Amino acid sequence: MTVSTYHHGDLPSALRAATVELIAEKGTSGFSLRQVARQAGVSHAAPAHHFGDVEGLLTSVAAEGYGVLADEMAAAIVDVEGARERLLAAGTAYVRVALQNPGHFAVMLQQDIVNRNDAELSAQGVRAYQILADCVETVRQQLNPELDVDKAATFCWATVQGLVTLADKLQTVADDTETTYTEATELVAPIVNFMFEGLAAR
Amino acid sequence: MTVSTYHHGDLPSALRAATVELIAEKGTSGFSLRQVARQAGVSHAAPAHHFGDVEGLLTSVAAEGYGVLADEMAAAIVDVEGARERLLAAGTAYVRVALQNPGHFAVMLQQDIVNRNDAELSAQGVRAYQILADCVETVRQQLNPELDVDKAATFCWATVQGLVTLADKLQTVADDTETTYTEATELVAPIVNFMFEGLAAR
DNA sequence: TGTACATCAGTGAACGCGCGTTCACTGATGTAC
DNA sequence: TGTACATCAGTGAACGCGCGTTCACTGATGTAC
Repeated sequence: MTVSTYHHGDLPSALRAATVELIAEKGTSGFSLRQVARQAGVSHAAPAHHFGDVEGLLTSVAAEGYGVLADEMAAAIVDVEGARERLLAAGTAYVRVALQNPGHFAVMLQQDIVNRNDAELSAQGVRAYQILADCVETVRQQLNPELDVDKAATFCWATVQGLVTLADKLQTVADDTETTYTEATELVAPIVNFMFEGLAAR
Repeated sequence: MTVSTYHHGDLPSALRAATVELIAEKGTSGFSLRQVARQAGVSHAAPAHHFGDVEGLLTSVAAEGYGVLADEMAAAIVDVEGARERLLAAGTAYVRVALQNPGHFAVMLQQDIVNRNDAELSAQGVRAYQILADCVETVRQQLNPELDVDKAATFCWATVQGLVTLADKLQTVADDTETTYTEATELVAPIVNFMFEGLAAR
């Protein structure tokens, strides 16, 4: 049996992988369909068959990123019952996933390069948000019945997302990924703790 | 006296203004020196005389943004003495400046398009950070002597910055700038309040 | 006060390049009979 | 089981376009004398 390479097998996935690799390396600025095709080892016209244009590809990458984020956060809080512990687990997972998937997050955060109205993208984003909101609901039940869950969840989302953005900035100084990862990771616990206390105060 | 237009007068400022206008409108993706030159009404080779390349121009825009941010935050907390009030004033100013200067903030947040080592950029960034840290120090003095000011300031920065990022996302749904502005503004007070309680808890 | 000259800011034509898109094609796969 | 055919995935040449950069230039300004 000869291995055929004419048909790729799963080119969409390969293109998403090439995309996050390129973007993690060089940022979103100079990104192009031709580059990603080269990276994936296919002709430059191939990506159009699956994603239409660059916005389609990046939207798919963003949706994938939110999906991974939701999965990892869900896995992190399963079987965790204390309000503080649930929030810490979810927050830590958020930051970890972001630091481990810089290509995905660069696309997720830059809103002008994706189709914001894409159904899959919205669905995965909402799924991730719901997990955080679920942790906040635990805080309301266990500690602070008067908590406005919507506002509190937005607060939590803002805090962890802001921490990720700042972690990128810290990288400027550190210039060593390992160090940055450690530094940001060390910041997560105290910062999520501030966050938790903010929600628990009544 | 004839008004000469050959020499612009202050082309660097005009180019920065054209830059934030273009980026607020279309995002950073397709931005080019030729576009900004057209917007400013000069020939396409003129910007190079002042900024060298696109990175130089955007770095200057980012530094200007941090400068405005620092100025506005400083103005907002002058003569305010209570810890809670100072934090609220600074946080509100941060979000207001960000929403009023979307072009500047888009550049400030996308780290891969500016020269991170630029002296002016670093200086203005540090200046803005210091003001927030100063508010946190007030909290430490008035309410919680054991507060780790560095970590707490990072927490605050992350929270307000995250809120700005999320405000952009809310805009997706609203699609009406005025509404978004109001919504995000209404969120600031409760969220800064959570933040404050987090710092005050001991 | 006037003249000469150096310096600086902005012009516009020219260049080569990588881009997205189009299109006729070819190779592989799946289905009907 | 074998054959014919439709469908789909990927190719590679060609196109026009906007880009950054270069370069000789021109117009305005400032300074020396």
